[in-house]
This record gives sequence, structure tokens and C-alpha cells, in this order.
Amino acid sequence: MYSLSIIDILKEKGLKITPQRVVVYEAVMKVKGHPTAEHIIKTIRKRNPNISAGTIYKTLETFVKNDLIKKVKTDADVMRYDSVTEKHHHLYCAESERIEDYYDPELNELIETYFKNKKIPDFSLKDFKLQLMGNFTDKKS
Amino acid sequence: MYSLSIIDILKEKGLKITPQRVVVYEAVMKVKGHPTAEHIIKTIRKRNPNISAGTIYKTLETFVKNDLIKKVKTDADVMRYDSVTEKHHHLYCAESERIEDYYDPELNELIETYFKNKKIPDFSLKDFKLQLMGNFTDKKS
DNA sequence: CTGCGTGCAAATGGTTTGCACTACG
DNA sequence: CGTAGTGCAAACCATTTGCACGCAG
Repeated sequence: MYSLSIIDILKEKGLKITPQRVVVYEAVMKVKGHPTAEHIIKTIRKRNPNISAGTIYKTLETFVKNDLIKKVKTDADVMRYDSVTEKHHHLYCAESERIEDYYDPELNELIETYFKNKKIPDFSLKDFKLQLMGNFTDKKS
Repeated sequence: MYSLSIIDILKEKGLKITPQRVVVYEAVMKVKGHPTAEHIIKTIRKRNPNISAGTIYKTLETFVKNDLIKKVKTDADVMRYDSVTEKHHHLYCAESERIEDYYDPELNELIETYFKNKKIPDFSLKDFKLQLMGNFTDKKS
């Protein structure tokens, strides 16, 4: 009935499978970029006008707690979500709200190696993320 | 009357000098860590119960626009402020709201050199910041 | 003087919550 | 069946805004 993968993922996490969760998951995966809750809600409402905002917020929070998606840090006051679980960094545009993903295994390696040799005092490093600020030079901005 | 530096800074930016701005500036500089607006307001209220929250918010926003302080990205929904203008990174505790500064010129150098050789497609890099996630191993946490 | 800054209180708006109802397991 | 999930609307709460007054330049 539902697409297989999401069902399996929910099962694996011990979460109940509901139509709403499937719909929210598919919406988050489908929407490019780093959508706000509002954006996700709008996308879902196109085909499912009956699903409530409260449920979507709750569902997103559930997904975050179960590491299916992540919250993205921004300077603005609205929360954004990120469906990419693969390690990556973010490019922030200085002049707009645009945020793009940036993958760079070589860079990850470089920084990991650096911290293997140089420990941070009183801190056990688990993960890191780069915020890259600047301007996009393509037409899209 | 007022401490010299802040006056000069405001003048330089073309901002009017008011007792409120001086007080807010001193509070932000004095409070360690990365205070929320609420924390700043509380600190100020100890000595200046009469200054209004609205004014403090407006003043903080003015300071941000004039690069006197910065907003800090967090996963939570409250804004935090950072009075340190010197280049630095942030250590985020996985289990609490604690955020500490991390200075590492050698690391900055390493990453800068890396990006001098490897350009990011369609992006002109101006600045970068590392978010370091993990756990503090000192007693304070 | 004259306009920017302040104080106050009301408005805003994204997110959360309480509760009765529904449906997954 | 029993409990976790849903829908709805009200509550929340950090931040913003409007406006009348006051003070800096």
C-alpha cells in the first residue's frame, strides 16, 4: 500500500505506521533544500488538506528524535529541516535565505585528521559541521 | 561620564549615544557565554529595573546590524548573542544547552588554505565557522 | 528644534499543548 | 482492546510593532 522504505524505517525505529507519518516523511524527502515547517505543511496540504498542522509539527519532532531528519541552525527565527542524513556541510547566502548542501569527503578527512592529532581541552568531539558563508554566483540567487 | 570605548564605537557607527545603549552594550560584554535576550534583560534589570524589554530587543538588533555583536545559530528556538567579534568556532554540548567558544588559528589557516586550492562551484566563500558537537569532560557540565 | 530612541502594552506568529476521538498493533 | 497518534483550537512565549512622549545632536 505505502512505499516500502519508509514503512521499514518506521518499523525499525519502533514507531507506529500511520498514513500521516508516511505523508510527512515523503513530503520532507521530496521538498528540495531546507524547508521550514510552513513549507512542508503547504506541500502536504496540496494532496492532503485534512492533515493538521499540529500533527505535522509533532511528526517532524518525532522524526528528529529518531534521527530520520535534522534541524538546521539558522540566524533567523524559523526552524528548518534537513532530510539528508549523509554527512555534509551548508552554504549560507549572505543576502538571502538560501541554503545549499555541500559535500566534501576530502575536507572531512582533513579536519578529522587534524583533530586526531590536536585534542580540544575538556571536550570529546563527536561530530562537526561547517557553515560556509558567502554568495552564490549562479543565476538562481 | 560613560566608559570611553562604547561611546567611541557608537559614534563611529553614527548611532546616537543613549544611556540604554551603553547599559545594553556593557551587559552583553559582561555576560559570559552566549546569552539569550532573556538573560541579558535579567542582567540589566538588576541595576536598571526601568529599562524596557522592547528597547533591549531593539538595541540588540541595532548592534547586530552594526556588527557589534552577532547572533548565534542554535537548534533551539531562542536566539542567542555573541559579543566576540574575533574569529572563533563553537563547541556544542550534545546533552545540554551549553555553548563554548573555541579559538584555533592553526585550524583556520588549514581550512583557508584548503579552500584557496579547491573552489566551491557557484559559490564565493567569504567566511566559515565550525560547529563542533560532542561532550564536555570537565566538571562544569 | 526635529527626529531618532524609549517605554509600554498590544499584536504577532511559529510552535506547543490539552483533550476527546481514532485507529494501529 | 489498549495505547499511541490525530485533529482541533486554545495557549504559549519570544520577539516585534505602534504610538505618544522624551531626549540627543
